[in-house]
Amino acid sequence: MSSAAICGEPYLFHLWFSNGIVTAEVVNAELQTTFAVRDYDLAATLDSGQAFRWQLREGAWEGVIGQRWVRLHQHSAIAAKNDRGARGVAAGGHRVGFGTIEARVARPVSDWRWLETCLQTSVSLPAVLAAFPDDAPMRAAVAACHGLRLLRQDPWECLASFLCSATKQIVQIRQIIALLCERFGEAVAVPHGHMPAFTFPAANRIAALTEADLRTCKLGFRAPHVLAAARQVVSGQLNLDQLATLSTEFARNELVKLSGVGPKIADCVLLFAYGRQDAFPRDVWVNRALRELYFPRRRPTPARLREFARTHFGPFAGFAQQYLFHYIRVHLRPRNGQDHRRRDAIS
DNA sequence: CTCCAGGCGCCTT
DNA sequence: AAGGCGCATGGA
Repeated sequence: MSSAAICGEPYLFHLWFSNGIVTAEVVNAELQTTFAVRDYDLAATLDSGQAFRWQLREGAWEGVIGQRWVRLHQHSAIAAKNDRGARGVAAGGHRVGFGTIEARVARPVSDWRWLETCLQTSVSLPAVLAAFPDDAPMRAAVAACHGLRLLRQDPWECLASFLCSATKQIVQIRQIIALLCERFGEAVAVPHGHMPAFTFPAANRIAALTEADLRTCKLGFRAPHVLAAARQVVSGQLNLDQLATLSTEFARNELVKLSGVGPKIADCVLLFAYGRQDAFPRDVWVNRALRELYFPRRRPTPARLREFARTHFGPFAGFAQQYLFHYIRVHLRPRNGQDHRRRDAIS
C-alpha cells in the first residue's frame, strides 16, 4: 500500500492505493493555521532566554517542537503598516494588544493543541499582569516588555537545556544545544529545500552516549550532569511524568537531587516545563534586578533577598520573574558594545 | 593577558 | 548563614 498527499486549502486529500483500488478521503489536516492572540509579543517570548532553539529567519521564527518543525510569524495591524515586524508599536508608543500568529509545519496536522500548549495562547495576559505587585519596577518592566509570555516546554528538553546553562551566556547555550541536536537528535521533516532540522535528543539517546561524546558538543563540566540525568530518567529513578503530580515544593526536592541541579535550575524546569508559576528562578540577572530596582544602594543580605523574592510577587511570581529578567537584560543592561539594544522606556 | 558568562558543589569562616 | 573557589569554554 502506498499513499500520496495533495495539499489544498483548507483540506488535505489522502489518496490510498491498495489492492488496485484507489480511495480518497478528505481529512481536516493542514500545513498551517492561525492563532488569534491578544497581548502577545512572539519575538520577546521566543527570545527571552526560556527556550534556546528558536531562530529568526526572514522575519519568521523557526523551531522544532517535539517531532515537528514549525515556522511562526506574528502579524499585528500596526506592524503591517509601519514595518516594525512582529513587535508593533502603535502611534503614541502603546503596543497593539491584538494580532495573529501564523504557524506553518512541514507535514499536515489535524490537531494543533500541541502548539497552543507550547505557546500558551489561551492564557489571558491581563489577568496575570493584574496580579503583579503594583510598584514602580514592575510597572516599568511591564511597560517595556508588554506581551512577554511564558512558554510550556517538554520537561526533558527543558531540564537538559538548563543543565547546559550554568555559567554560560545565552548565545553559548544555544550553540551547545544546537550541537546536541545536530549530532544526536533525529532529522525531522522540513519544507522542500530547507536546511535540515533535528529533534532534541531523547533521554535514552543521551543515556547511551559517553561523557566524551557530550564534551564534543562543548558541554565542558556540564557533560556528566546531563549524562547522569538522562540515565536516571531512563532507569526510572527520576520520573518526569510523576513530577507533574507533585506539589511544587516536592517536585523541586526531587529535581535538586540531580547532580548539577540546584534551586535555580530546578525552578526553571518547574516554571518553563511544568507551568508552576509560583517558581521563581533567581540567576545573576534577576538578583541584579531585585537589588537595583527594589534595594537601591541598600545591600540586602542573601536571606533578605530570598525572602523578598518568595513573598513579594504573588501567585504569578514566575511570570513576574520573566518580566524582570527580560527587562533588565534587554532594556537596562546591554552587556557589550555590539549589543545596542538599549532604548528609552516606552513613554 | 584578564574577566565574565540564566550555577553548582564543596569547602571554610 | 555567608563567602570563596574550581569546574570547561569562548568571547570581549
